[in-house]
Amino acid sequence: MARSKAPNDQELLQGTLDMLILKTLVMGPAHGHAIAQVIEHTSEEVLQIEQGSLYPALHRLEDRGWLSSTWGASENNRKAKFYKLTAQGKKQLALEENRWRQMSRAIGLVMGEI
Amino acid sequence: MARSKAPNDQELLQGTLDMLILKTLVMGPAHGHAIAQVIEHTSEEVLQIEQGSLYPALHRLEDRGWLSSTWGASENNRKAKFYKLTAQGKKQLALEENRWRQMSRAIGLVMGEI
DNA sequence: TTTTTCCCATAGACGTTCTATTGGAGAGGG
DNA sequence: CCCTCTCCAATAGAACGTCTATGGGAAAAA
Repeated sequence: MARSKAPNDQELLQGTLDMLILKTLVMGPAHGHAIAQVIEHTSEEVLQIEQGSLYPALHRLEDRGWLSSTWGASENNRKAKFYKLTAQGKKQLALEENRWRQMSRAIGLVMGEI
Repeated sequence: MARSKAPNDQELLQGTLDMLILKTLVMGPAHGHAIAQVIEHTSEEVLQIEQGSLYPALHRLEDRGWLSSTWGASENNRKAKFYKLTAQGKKQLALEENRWRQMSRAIGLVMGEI
């Protein structure tokens, strides 16, 4: 009998959120809520970024030096923390893009999507 | 200062191993060691399947009813457990293929690989 | 004033992968 | 025959990222 749960359809591919956030910030600084909306929108609502994933990821990226942050006001005049890509963050994004390309191609080979 | 570790370059994209195993078994039954080798080879050695990931995954898939197993002898006359895709496993593979396609396309959209 | 929307944040659970280790048994060299 | 190498399976424990659930403040809208 089939026990336990099959993987959730809505879940992100673990390890890709950091890359998506970094990529979004190439366009310029943004606050967390806006970053999530941009990702959701440009992925045609396929990717859903939960707040419980978003904020830990932002803090993690800042801890690692890929992002810097400053408090400011959002477009709606709300208090918001704006994140900006650092020089190290740009390097990291390049690394993660390469890794993504390599990995998705490798998986494509196995899956016969040549 | 950058603390903690950046993601390991060699790590699999979490959640894709099950799909890769199921896909490999479409060609016919195989034992664990051979499954890993097929995946590594067809991915041009990009994907590396650690034993500590492989066997838990196989047991997980069998628990869920996607695989069935029988003991036999390998090509090298070693004792080996052969895994076979079940009917449910084929359905699950189709689901995971769809999910992979949807997710990788969505990520591609965000990453500007249109 | 009350309610809604925006924005940030954390705790705890969960699942998958990793590193490290154990172990058995056939193959092959000496 | 003995020793080593390779093949094949398995598990424990740690690490990590994501999820669900929850709380809260403050501006806007009703």
